Amino acid sequence: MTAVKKSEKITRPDCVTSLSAVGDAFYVIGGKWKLRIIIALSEGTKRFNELQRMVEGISARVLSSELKDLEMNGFVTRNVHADTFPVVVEYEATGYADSLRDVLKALTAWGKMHRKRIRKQAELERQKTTKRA
Amino acid sequence: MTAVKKSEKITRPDCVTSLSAVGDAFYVIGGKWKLRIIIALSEGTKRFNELQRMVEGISARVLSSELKDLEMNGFVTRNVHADTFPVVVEYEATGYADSLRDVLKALTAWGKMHRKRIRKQAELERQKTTKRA
DNA sequence: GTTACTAGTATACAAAAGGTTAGTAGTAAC
DNA sequence: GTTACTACTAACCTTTTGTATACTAGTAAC
Repeated sequence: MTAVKKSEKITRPDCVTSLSAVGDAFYVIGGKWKLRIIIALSEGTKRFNELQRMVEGISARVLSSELKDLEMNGFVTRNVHADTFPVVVEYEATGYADSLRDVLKALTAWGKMHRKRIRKQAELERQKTTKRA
Repeated sequence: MTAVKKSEKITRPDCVTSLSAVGDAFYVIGGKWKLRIIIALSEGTKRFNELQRMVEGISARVLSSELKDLEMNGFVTRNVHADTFPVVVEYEATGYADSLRDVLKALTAWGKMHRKRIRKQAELERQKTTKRA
């Protein structure tokens, strides 16, 4: 099992600060899709349909409204190439989106760890059930 | 303005991994309240009403259902002191909740930074408006 | 001429999340 | 005896989020 240092307690003022800071953060990047769209764009600029294919499960309507939010909050820019053939629109992550790097790194690492743990638990469940049967 | 390194691009496989890892993470700790409850408990054990006072804006109904979720997923334990007066219930963060430390640190730091940025923007807006008037 | 691709929007509806209000039992302070 | 505290829960309502389908215009492959 992964070694986890046992709870060093946090002071009350730190806790209150953290509460409101995380509240502020979730106000703009909370929700099911925003961070995932930012991750998809961290690989490079993408067109609307490319994004929709990459971010699994998102509908055009939701992607469209999420992109508007992200643009409004300065995480994404929308570039229209009107000169080209069908009219191509490219979405690009801004420098401000890059400021989320540490958050994304931590969240990605935790997500990987969590998935492993869940798999291990499911494994144990399966073994118990098999023995019982 | 805070210096932010301009987008080092991320490789496609990293991006796909990150997308699903963050998806997994948000499946259990996404939503408006879960991380905030965990932060409140990182300061030490808390009773139900204490938690509700600390996590501003949460209703009893939502706090109750969030705590059940968190307990089910191993982030929180529920300790009932049946011997005492009104029957006190204490909630405690587990070691698994502690594994979120880096996520919370990154998110807290980003939230603080973001709030500063927003305040700066509002300031500029205000100045422009004053000049116009 | 039918189909498909571009990047969406409109409409209608369903589901999920969250908020509001009121109420439970038991004690104890005013 | 009324109020308040303990830790919730039920019922109901609103808001947010998401789904499905159809549609736009312009081109180009079949």
